[in-house]
Amino acid sequence: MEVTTKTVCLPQELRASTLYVLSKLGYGAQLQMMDEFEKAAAGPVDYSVLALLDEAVPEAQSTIADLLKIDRSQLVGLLDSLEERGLIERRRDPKDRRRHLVTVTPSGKQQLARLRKIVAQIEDEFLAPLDADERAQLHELLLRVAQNRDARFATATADA
Amino acid sequence: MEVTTKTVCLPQELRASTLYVLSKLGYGAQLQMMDEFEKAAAGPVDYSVLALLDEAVPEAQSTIADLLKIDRSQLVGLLDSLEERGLIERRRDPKDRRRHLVTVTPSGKQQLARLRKIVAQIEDEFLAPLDADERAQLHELLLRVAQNRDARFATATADA
DNA sequence: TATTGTTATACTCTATAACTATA
DNA sequence: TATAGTTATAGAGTATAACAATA
Repeated sequence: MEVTTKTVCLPQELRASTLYVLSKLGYGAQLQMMDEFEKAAAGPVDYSVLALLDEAVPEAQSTIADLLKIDRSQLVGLLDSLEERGLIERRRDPKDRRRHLVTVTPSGKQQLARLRKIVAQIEDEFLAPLDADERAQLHELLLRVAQNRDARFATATADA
Repeated sequence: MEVTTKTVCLPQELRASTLYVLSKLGYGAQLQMMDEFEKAAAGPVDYSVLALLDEAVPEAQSTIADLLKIDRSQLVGLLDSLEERGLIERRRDPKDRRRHLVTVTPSGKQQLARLRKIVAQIEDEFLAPLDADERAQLHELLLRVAQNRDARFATATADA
């Protein structure tokens, strides 16, 4: 057997590309979250759906879909799962009987608290090499880039 | 029609999560690169494979697969495509006839130059809201996180 | 006619495992 | 027996389009 200590790392060109590092890192973060969610018997979007419903008035499914960029037809099954586990409720909007208004249940709020802890722990491990200041810096930079690309990340302007 | 100016942005909780912003942003970066590559009639991994081969001595397919975290069986088709377009060459390693050594062709180097321009332009648009200092900061922070998670991002230590 | 939620279909990825030729 | 590359198969995931109820 030949000892091949050759190329053990990525080419300089890729390491030097912010876009490349960002995309790989983001994908890694996604995978790790999905993995931990699965271990906790939670669906891949449970956290974001519950977090959304926790902050807002009852939402129509189409609103949730648009906000989280999930296809409407796909969201149906995801909400079915959440509903079967008693974490959300669907009821018809009396003002427009085509709509289903979705709300979190008390049980859903408990689950959200659990998922928050999981996400916080992953994030802490993920950002381990950075101190508090650096984490804040990173977050600020990422958020500015995100806001520039996607209006959904815009800081809420007190409206109405 | 009712004017529903309600929730137009993501919940504060998700915007406040570095992990969430990073994962969405990284996925967005990935999609945009794939999209532009497709427009340029290039495969999704053409850039990374060519960049890798450009910096290194002829590589075995298994090395490429490990380095880019692509499954070996999946890499076959991707290399087939690159080879059919005359961008890379495969030849058997005389020292171990099981192996295929892969190299870039002159035509492949030209294509790499084209793809570099595309990636650079996407990156520039992507990081538009940041000035040069901030871009450098972001890159450094991301790279440190990446290096902590994945040895492939380690800075090359002059070896042999 | 347009829209909400839903279902069904087809298509693409991906992951796994089997196969060959070499070692 | 183990490994490099290849091929084949199955399962998951995704995108698209059709559908029923309501506006």
